[in-house]
Formats: sequence, C-alpha cells, structure tokens
Amino acid sequence: MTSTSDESAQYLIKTVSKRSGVKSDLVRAWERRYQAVTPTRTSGGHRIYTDQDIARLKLLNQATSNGHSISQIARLSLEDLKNLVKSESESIPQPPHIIPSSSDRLYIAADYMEKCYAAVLAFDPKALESHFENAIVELGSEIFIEHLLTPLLTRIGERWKAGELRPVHEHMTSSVIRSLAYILRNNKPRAENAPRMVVSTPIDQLHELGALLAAIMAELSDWQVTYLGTNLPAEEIAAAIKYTNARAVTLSISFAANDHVVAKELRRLRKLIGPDIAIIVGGRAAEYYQDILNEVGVVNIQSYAHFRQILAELALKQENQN
Amino acid sequence: MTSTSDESAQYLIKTVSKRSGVKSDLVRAWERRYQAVTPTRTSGGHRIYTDQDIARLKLLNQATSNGHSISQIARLSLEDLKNLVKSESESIPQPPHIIPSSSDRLYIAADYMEKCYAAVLAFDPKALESHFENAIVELGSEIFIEHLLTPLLTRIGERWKAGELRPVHEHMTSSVIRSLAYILRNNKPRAENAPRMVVSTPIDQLHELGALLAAIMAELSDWQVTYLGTNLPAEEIAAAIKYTNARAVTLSISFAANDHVVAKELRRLRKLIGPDIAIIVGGRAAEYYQDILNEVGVVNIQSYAHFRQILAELALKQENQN
DNA sequence: CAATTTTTGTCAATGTTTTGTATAGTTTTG
DNA sequence: CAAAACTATACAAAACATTGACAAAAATTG
Repeated sequence: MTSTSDESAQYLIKTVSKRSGVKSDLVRAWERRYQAVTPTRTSGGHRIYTDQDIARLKLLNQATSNGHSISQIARLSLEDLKNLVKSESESIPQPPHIIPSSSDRLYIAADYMEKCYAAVLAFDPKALESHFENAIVELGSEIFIEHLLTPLLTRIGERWKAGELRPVHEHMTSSVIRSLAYILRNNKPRAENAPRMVVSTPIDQLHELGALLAAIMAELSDWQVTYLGTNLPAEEIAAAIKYTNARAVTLSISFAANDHVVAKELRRLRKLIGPDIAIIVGGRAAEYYQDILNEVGVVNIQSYAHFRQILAELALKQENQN
Repeated sequence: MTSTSDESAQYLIKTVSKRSGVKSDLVRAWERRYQAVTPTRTSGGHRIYTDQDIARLKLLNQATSNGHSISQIARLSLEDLKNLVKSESESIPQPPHIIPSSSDRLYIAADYMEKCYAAVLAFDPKALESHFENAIVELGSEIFIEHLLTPLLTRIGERWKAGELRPVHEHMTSSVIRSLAYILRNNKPRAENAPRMVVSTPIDQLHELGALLAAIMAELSDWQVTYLGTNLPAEEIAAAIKYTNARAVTLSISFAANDHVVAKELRRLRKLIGPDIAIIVGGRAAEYYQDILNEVGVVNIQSYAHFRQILAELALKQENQN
C-alpha cells in the first residue's frame, strides 16, 4: 500500500466500473436501490467516486458472486465487507477484529516498533520499508521519528552489542530510513524569511542518521535547512553557512573515537563563523565533549523537545532582529 | 500554486505542447475551463510557461489517459498529481515516455543540466531540487540519471579540480540527489521470483552516490535490490547476500586511495560468497584495479547500457535455472 | 411442487454534460 | 510580411444521467 487513499483523487463512473469490475449501469442501480455507494456530484450532475468507493464496489462484487444477495450486504461497512470476503476465501473463522484498542499514538508507535524490529531481524528491507510507510501516515513525522525510529535505533544498537545483530543490519536499516527522508520532510513551501540552518557532521564522523533526523526535525519546525551529509571539515561547513546566510548550524557527533579531532574542528568552526551563529550539537557522544562544548559556546541537545525549544528560541530571536 | 510572476517563465505554448504532449489548443482550453495552469503573459498577451508547468501538463496528460477526468484533477497540486500517476503506474501498464524524440530528450536533459549546474554554483539547494523534480517528471528516471545526473556530477568533479567549486558544493548536491532517491525508484511490486541483488561500497570507500545510482538502475531493471550504503567490510556484504539469497552484488569504487585494501576485500568477498554469485564493480576508479578484477572474477561496468545488459543476462540465467 | 412474488442484472430511449477539436478573425512577434 | 498566438464561438463525439421496462433467478407461498 504505497499510496494512501488520496482524499484528492476522484473518479468518474467509467473508471470506477473498470477498476471495480461492476458495470456502470449496475453501479447506478445499486446506488438507486440500496445506496451501496453515495458519490458526490459535479455541478452538472455527474457522479464522483473516491478510492474507497472503488474498494467497496470491488468487495461487493466479490461477495455477490460468492452468493450473497446485494440487498443484504449493500450497506455494510468497508471493514465488515473485508471480513466477509476474506473469511469466505479462506473458510477460516475471522479472528475478532480487535485493533490495539487504545487509540493512543504512543501505543501504536510501540506496536509498529516491534514489527519493524522483527523486519530488521529477518533482514527484510521491503517489509521494513512498508511498515515505515504505514507508520508515517498513521503517526505523522514527528511522532514517527521520536517514538518509533529513535527507540528502534537504540534497540538495534543494544542488540548489536549483545551480538544478536550484525553491523549490516544497521546499515540496511539506515539506508531504508534515508530513502524515506523525502516523505518525512514536509514539502510545504517555506517562507522567504524562514530561519536558515546548516546540518552536517564533522570530519571523521561517519554516522549520518542522527544528522539526517535533526535536519528533518528542523524542517518540520519550519526552518529552511541545508543538509550536507557527513564528514566535512570546518572550512566547508563554514563556507556553507556563509553561502546560505544561515543563523545556526547543527552537528551530530555519534562516537568518541578521536577526541582531539572533534575538539579541534569545533574550535576552528567557531573561529571561522564568528560568535553570532549558534552551534548546536547532538548525538550519543556529545556528552563526552562537555568541556569543549562549553569552551566554544555550543548548545548540547538533550532531547527532541529540547531541540525544538532551541529552534523556537532561535527563530524568535532572528525575527526580532529583522 | 503554479507560476504567477515567475522569473523562470520562458517557454511559448508550442514548446510546452511538444514537451508535455498536450496539443496547444487543449492547453488553452484546460486553462480557460479549469485553470489547470496559469502562465504569465508577455506584454502582447502571449502565454509564457515554466518547467514546472510542463511537468504539470505532462502529469495531467498521463492521468487523463488513465481514466481521470480533467475537470476533477486540473487543480490538484503537483505533489498530488505525482502520487496519483505513480500509484496508477504500479497497476496499469504505462506506455513509456513516447512524446518527444530521443534526440530532443537529450537536448532537454542538457538544458536542465545547465540550470542545475547554475543552482549548484549559486549554492541553492532548493532551486536544485526543484529543477531535479521537474526533470524527473519530464525525462523519466533512466534518462534523468544517465543524461542529466551523470554529466552534472562529472562537471562538478572537473570544476572542483579547477578550483571553481568547493567540496561542500558536491556534498550539497549529493544530499539533494539522495533525498530524491525515493522518487527515482520504481515502486511497483516486484515479482516474488525477481532476481535479487545487494549493492554496497567496500570498506574505506566513502563515496556513496555511484552505488546509490547503481541500485536505482537495477531496481528500474526489475531487480529486487537491497541497498546497504557505504563502507562495509567483506563479511558484512557476504552476510547480506546470504540473508537475501542474492544472486549478484554490485560494488562502487570511486577512488584509488588504498589499492591493497580494495584488493584484499575483493578477494575475501569472493572467498566468502563462493564462485556462483556475480560480483559487479563500477565507479571511476574501477579501471585501476583491472588485474585484481580479473583474478577474482569480477565484471567491470563500462556504461549504463553495459550495466543493463549485464543485469539482463544475469536475470535470464537465473530464470533458466528455476 | 407449482404458482406467485421479489430480487437482480441488463437494456433502451431520451436528454444533458464534458471534452477535445475546429473555424474565423485579430494581434503579436521576429 | 509570414508564422505563430490570441480570443471567441461553435460543434460533435463520448460519456453520463434518468426513467422505465423486462426477463432471469431466487425466494416465498399456497
């Protein structure tokens, strides 16, 4: 189910007939006699159907050819129709449709997380991608990142240390996530005066995912983000800041291998960009560098909420200056 | 939504008609009746269209031939139109882009390339992304990759050596391209028995883009691809091949820094996966390793056409074995 | 079980709407 | 000036809607 049932997509009766397999005349008859579907109309009176209507008619068609009379099933809900058709094709009693009852989004996220982890464990990128896509639609980008992706990545890290997973599991997961960045980002046009930010990872830091997620979070907070990927020396990051006229730069530091390199790069960056541009740092390893962070004047992200708060403050500050 | 006072407006209706495949009269009718596009005008009243308008009309044309009525879809956003056409092309056999002759397409690709390069030079990721998106709609993924992206990357490499561009230009471009991977890929469900492939980059090789493009090309040739990203040791690649039951692995080698590491990794990989799984290698630096490639039994990609040919042969071979 | 009624899919007749194309005369452009 | 665009109007084919009817199939009844 790549495409969600688009609210915007609408069909005329011919297309509906083709796709559902029910002749146009019959579609109209079912509507007239039993209100099996109730399409809206154009100003001229032509019927306009939705994807849901098509699905409905498809199911009705199957059910009737299975022996059900149309008058009995025409007004069933889509769910009931699905169950009806399914239970017949399998001749297995349908398990009562108990959805994870609490409609709590966090609960749903946790539920998806288990499914996703199972897909990772089974090394099944297609399944993983599909779970992700559904979860994004259902949860929205922010909750998806905060309550599904982050715990998932944490768990993958743990299980890798425990020897249950290999590095390749993490690589596979990362690349699936990266490929979904396009959907996660919200593509609404940004205001010309939206605050600008550069996101990258200092030299010698290879793990990209943290930076990518930070970039997406910033976009969702209505920043205009220039994402640069990994492993950039300070001069390059500084150049990008100058080019884009950015007011802030976010860096992700995910492991503490080369203490001195990170420290050196941070000092150089501060020198290059001057004191007025905010440097924000996040990532698992950021805490190890607390001393340098203080020295250079860097904000250390504690959580997503914290990050959002920092972004809001910075945006406000800029607005006041304008 | 479309262009109102767009500086990039530049095409007359005849050009638009040719490139979108919608007759001039019809373009005007769609505008008059449904405001499907709203071009600016010259002082004398002639309509002037943008690249985005062309993409829009092309999508509208495809959607109508898929059974949508123009009145219903004329005012959808570009994003919605893309989704509509994409979700349909998954189930309906889509006639390949026929409209402009192939030589015209190459000319158009070259034209887009110049615009994209200008956006890179100006360090304007938003403009770059927008050019890319329009070009993908108009050219289709294959031509886009082969005749726009590849020459663009080559030129960026040259200009970087010449000192006209900085590394950060290339990073920015790469990350824009990566974010578009999702659109470039072909999302139609693959047959269960589609041949499988793993794509990655050996340890010590950071440049990801070649591998990513190879992965996309393979997907477009109906392979089921598992993309793993960069910098993986041989055991991990071998593990992925085992997990996915892949018949081939494609590696991208983009520079010749550590001769012995690459050679060693290739030998180890061959040992780990046995003689029956094809190893395909591409990338700028592949030619430097010719000796090792021969020794280990590796196919070296010469061009996209060559890559496609190799893929076709491998797919056929597997089919015969089944 | 036969007769009767109801349900259901299909069709025909007739009028309207949608949509692509065509015509005619004018204006802009290079 | 010739080619190409513009506007306005018109037209016809395709697609839809409505109404009403009809016969086969299914259900009900006596």
